[in-house]
Amino acid sequence: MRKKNSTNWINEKKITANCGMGYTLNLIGGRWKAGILWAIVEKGTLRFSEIRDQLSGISERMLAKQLDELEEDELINRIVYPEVPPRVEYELTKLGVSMRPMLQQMSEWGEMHQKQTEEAAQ
Amino acid sequence: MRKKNSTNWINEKKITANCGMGYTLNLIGGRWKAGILWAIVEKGTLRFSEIRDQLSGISERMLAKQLDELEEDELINRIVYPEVPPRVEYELTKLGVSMRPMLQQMSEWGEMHQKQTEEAAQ
DNA sequence: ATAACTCCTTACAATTTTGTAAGTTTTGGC
DNA sequence: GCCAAAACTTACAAAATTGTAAGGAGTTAT
Repeated sequence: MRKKNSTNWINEKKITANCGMGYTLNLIGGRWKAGILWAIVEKGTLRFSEIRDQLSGISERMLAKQLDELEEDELINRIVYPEVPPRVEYELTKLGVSMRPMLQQMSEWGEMHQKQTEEAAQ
Repeated sequence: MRKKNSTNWINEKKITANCGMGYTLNLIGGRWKAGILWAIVEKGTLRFSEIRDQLSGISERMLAKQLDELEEDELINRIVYPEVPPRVEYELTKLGVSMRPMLQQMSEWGEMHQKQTEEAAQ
């Protein structure tokens, strides 16, 4: 998957290591993670299929991957109910919860700027 | 460059359009932008070469590209001094400045979590 | 016996991002 | 004339991310 000797990888490490923002972006960057996190923040707990249906456009492969990474980074917990058919729920960890104000500010800034840009475009 | 009919592109648009956070991440995401912005925030104004030297690892091609995009998104201003050899300075726009608290929070959260993770790893 | 359900996996392909190396431009100093 | 300086461009290549399509496991409903 990832080549640990590519400049690409080295640069990522460097940035993640000495810049708080780089670190943050590494965790929540990419196309889907912010949305997933945001959905879970709002509802408290969500099943795989619920997230999939909420983020229109995401494929199951992508969702599974993103969830894996978020779990790996300890931002969410994965709770498996041994039922058939299976049920799996995702919730924020303590660390995930601690992101909430930051996520909110990012979301709000985005909405504000978005609105301004739309107005300016008219 | 970008295929406007790829699912990839459509998904990006979708997310950017209906989620403030997606919008925000679209502007400051990626490997370099946050660092560039942060450097400019700290110093007020920076030359191309100063940014290049500050972000160890970035190539000139990457820096030029990122600066282009940041300018396009109206987060920074590009000021050209018609001298030889040329001098170009970059500063935040009003919009760029408005990101400051958000960037700060992202940076702080990152530093905090980073520290915690390091401690936990020992 | 077959289908259905949920939450994934796998193999593969397309797209996008990132990086490398080498120019280019303009003018002034040697 | 030749080189240097700063800020890019260009052509190319590597790597990473994202997407498509299909399958699988294990039980219960039909």
